[in-house]
Amino acid sequence: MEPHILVVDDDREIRELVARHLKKHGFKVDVASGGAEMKDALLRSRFDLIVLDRIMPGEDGLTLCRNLRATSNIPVILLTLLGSDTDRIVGLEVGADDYLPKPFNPEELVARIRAVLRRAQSLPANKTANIDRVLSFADWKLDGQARRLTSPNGVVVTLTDGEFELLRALAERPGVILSRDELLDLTSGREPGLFDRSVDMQIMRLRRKLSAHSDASDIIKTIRQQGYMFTADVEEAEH
Amino acid sequence: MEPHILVVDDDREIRELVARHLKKHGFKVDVASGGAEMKDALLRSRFDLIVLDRIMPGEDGLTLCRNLRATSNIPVILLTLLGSDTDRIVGLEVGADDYLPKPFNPEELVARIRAVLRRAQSLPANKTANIDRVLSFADWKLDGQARRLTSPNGVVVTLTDGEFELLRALAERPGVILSRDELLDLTSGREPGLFDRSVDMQIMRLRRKLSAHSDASDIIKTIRQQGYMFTADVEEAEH
DNA sequence: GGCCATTTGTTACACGCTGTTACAAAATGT
DNA sequence: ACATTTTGTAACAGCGTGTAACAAATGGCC
Repeated sequence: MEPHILVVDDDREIRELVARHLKKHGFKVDVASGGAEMKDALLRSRFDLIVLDRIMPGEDGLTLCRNLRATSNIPVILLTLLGSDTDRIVGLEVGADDYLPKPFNPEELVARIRAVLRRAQSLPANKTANIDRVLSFADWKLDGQARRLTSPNGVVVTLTDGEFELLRALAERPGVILSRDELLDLTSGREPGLFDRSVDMQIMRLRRKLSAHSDASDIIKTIRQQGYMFTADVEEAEH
Repeated sequence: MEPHILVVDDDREIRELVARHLKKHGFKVDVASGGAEMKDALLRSRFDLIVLDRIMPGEDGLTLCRNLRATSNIPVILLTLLGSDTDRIVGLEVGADDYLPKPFNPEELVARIRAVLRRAQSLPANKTANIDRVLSFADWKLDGQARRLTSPNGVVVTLTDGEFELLRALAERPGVILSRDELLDLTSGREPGLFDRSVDMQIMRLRRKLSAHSDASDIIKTIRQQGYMFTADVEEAEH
């Protein structure tokens, strides 16, 4: 599957230019104009890499990069306006995987993206998602490494792979309304068919298994016309 | 332990300068003047990173880098004399983890080394390093040197070569989903046939032997449409 | 080389997971 | 209340995976 890349830059022209160029080279590209849009995009899709402008009004690229590193290991390439040595050093120290001084050769950006992706592929954790962890909600426990769901009274509920991916996608984003298309992308990466009800189907099967072991079938809420939402509070837990 | 770095450059002055500077920053440093010395050093020590001059008489830095990539995944930083775009691109495409145009600020070299090392730490162990390790998981022990598997209650389980290679490939990458093609490549290096089920077969035989001596048959999980994943926690152990 | 034992890959089939289709139930607008 | 749209649910079909039986490859051993 083609790598999915998020381009974050306040300059609309650069954004579009970079996006077009990357698409031409076979990447799937989304854009964001700043920190807020970036965070939203991260909630709704899984990205393989982020191209981040170092200097932006409001939240700075460096700050965004540092925050990113706290919760995930998505590779980041920084675009820095100045080519000064100190600037580069700060960029790397803040956790960026690479940087590129503006103005840059678009071909080199592609080469660097490829290089970073090649390395990132062998990373232990999930490519884009956060490091595998154990999530707990309403006395349930979902173990990301063992791919196991444990009910409030300690029973291990066997989930199929599809059900597991769906539950994880939801539980990692409590309080966020996710459309069926977004859920499909997050769970399988598949493009939706015209009358695709597969997500509904999996939601139903998941709810059935959840409500069989506790009476909290409304953990996953249906928002009509929009999608589904995970309503329970989620915490990271220990094994 | 301090990172061990190999500096390869034909210019004695640069070599010593860089070596001194890196030592001052707490690295353990060896030097080599060319391809021959580099290969010798690699046989005798384990390095965490190699700083490689792109242009050298005799074997070129690029060639050395490509050869390195064939047998190990030690991180490489290329020093290029020219700052031309094409030169940089070639460097990255050949498998270098980063490059630095000469003349460079020694502080920036240190920053880049730190950045590359930080990433490399989360990588699965170097190909050169995993030869003689003993891995332990769920009270099992897998001796990489003796190629022997010991069950939780001390029984030595005889594995065929294929089973051993497969189990090692998995156990070295806990929590990582490995596709059948990747597993085939890791274990035998063979190209997959069109309807190749050989990995499935080996997985089954491996599971059978594992579950015959403990009831943890789900150590190797199937992820439908994607491959297999080793779910147990793995630690390096002594014999 | 030929013969045996062992390992490894192929084929065939059963089973379970997943998406599709069809229809019922619920929600929404008039 | 009615029509329309959206979601829940059941039944079914397609397909990927587990498993067994068999064939091919490999490696001693004489």
